[in-house]
Amino acid sequence: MDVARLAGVSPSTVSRILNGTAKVSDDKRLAVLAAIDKVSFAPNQMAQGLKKGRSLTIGIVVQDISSPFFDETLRGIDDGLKGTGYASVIVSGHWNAEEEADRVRLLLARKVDGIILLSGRISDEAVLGFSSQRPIVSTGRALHTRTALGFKTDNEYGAWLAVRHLVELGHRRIAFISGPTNNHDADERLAGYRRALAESQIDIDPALVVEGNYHEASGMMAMNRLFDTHQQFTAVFAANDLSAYGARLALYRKGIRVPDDISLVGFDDLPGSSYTTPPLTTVRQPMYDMGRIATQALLRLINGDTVQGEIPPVELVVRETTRRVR
Amino acid sequence: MDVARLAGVSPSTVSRILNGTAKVSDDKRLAVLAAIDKVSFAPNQMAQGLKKGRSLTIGIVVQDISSPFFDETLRGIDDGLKGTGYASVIVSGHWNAEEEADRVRLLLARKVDGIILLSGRISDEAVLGFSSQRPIVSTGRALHTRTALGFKTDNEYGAWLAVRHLVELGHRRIAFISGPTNNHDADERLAGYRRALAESQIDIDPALVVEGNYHEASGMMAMNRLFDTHQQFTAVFAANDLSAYGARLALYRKGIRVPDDISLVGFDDLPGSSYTTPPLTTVRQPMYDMGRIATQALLRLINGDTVQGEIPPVELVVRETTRRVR
DNA sequence: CTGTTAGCGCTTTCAA
DNA sequence: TTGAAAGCGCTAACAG
Repeated sequence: MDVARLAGVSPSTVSRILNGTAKVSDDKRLAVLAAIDKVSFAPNQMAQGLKKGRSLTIGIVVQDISSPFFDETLRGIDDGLKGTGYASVIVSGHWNAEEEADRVRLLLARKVDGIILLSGRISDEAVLGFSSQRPIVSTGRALHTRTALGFKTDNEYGAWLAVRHLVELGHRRIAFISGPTNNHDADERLAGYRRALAESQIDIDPALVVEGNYHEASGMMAMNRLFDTHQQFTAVFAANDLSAYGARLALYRKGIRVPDDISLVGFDDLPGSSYTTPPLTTVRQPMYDMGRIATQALLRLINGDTVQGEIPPVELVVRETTRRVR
Repeated sequence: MDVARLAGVSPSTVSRILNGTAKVSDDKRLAVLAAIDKVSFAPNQMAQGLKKGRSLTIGIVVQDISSPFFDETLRGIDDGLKGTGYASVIVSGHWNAEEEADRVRLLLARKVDGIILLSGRISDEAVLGFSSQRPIVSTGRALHTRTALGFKTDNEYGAWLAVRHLVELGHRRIAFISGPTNNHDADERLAGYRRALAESQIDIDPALVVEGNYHEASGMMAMNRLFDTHQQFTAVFAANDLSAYGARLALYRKGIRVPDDISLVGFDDLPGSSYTTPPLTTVRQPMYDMGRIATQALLRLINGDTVQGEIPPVELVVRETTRRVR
């Protein structure tokens, strides 16, 4: 080590000072510190990692690097990592199980100390399998082993909240723009929609539920399909905010006022949803908190500590796209 | 190496097969491949990195992990990295030069092979300094050395485009919601606004330019300040889309129609801007392309190849928030 | 074509 | 309190 020579000590001594591993006499400490400063030395993390068996890096798997849906969660993770010395490498599974599994293997090869999986598409079994190599915490699943932990938001309840809100405002013809089929969350939101209607003795009209894929364009098209088939309705519940944005635009194009003519509610409460025109009534998922909590949990798993998976519940945020039916 | 024993060969042979470094007899190759498969072996990247002196990792410095402003660029980077074997560590400077410099040092200690700096706050000198350790490409600066490259979007021209568009629609009282003071890009956009007005012989009314900070809330407040001071205007140009969103909401609250009563134009063309109500006229920055191009350039710098820093120009995207003044 | 050897930069016994 | 030596997992030079 360069610094060691410069300070006239052995590499071990430098290491001891860097890590506070053992007592070192003050004169040597000073000399070493001076040398470190002089060369502006920073230990090679790869070498450290190789030796210590930990990389001080965690892996994060998202599905789309450029989606507002993941932004808040990433911020939560970032904050959760603050001051821990950990950094994160972020990879994307692109909503595809195969690719996602590949990414996880890639992270494992990079010797990340743990993995956070956001909206993963791989099976629980796959997660459990990977978790034998490194601890994993994942959103959207119910898991709880010594090395794998899941956090689940209650989609069914959230959807129920949204629809009940509309029902309470007097709406009875409520359209639903769903998420993609074969998506677990989407199924649950549909179930919540159904239950809320059933509880209010409102018949479910299949013609009123139209499929989307969580993107803006699909919300717009879904809305247009509703119009094209001449459906009657006074409110629409979109399975997520993005498709609500699309629906909103379709409404605007038709000259239909929100909320005066039609009420609209979304799901997620993306950062942008307080600044739509008008601000969107939606179901809030605590994404930031999830990121933070997941991170803290992962760090505990990495240390072999016990954890528990509790996150704040979803809640209805009433803004300005819903009103009493007249 | 475990695999080596299992296949009855030396570690070097395994390495050679993994890296294609030399000819290996077919029988041994098969045996090794089988062994690799059996143990599902993946080389330890930290060890590889330590040995080879490259980590196959690049560092990305953004200013805010959860801003739509960086999302598209990150996607461009992600795509640019696709198939290269590189992964990226993303850190945030939080719009703060000190913190940003710290992050860069952290990345350097992690032995990233290169760094992409987005909207950095540190000085060009600092960038140049760091670039002696690892190549750096940065947005928002004009740099061109063997290890540092800058890409600059023409903010002045973009702003000029926006304002000229409004002028051509007959607007003469055009308010400007600026970016934060002491921000280079923001200054340039202000300059473009001024030049466009000056070229059209329109006097610049200082009361019509009000300061924002690029966030939605500031756009809203700026708008309100304009109203509170009873300014007369028929159009407003916001220095970025986010503040345009805020301005839009302020307008909505006052019951002022866009674009019928007031025209609005933004800057950036965030993904969400095609789905605002109505869709926002704005100046498009080619963020995705910048990410992609920056990545390709960085990879070349890492290889010691020569590069050139060319990105597509900004362009006006006319959507539905502007109309001819009546 | 293949094995042996050395070493990347660090930490951690083990002695002294 | 400190240094010498070994080794983390891999690759590259050197023999053979």
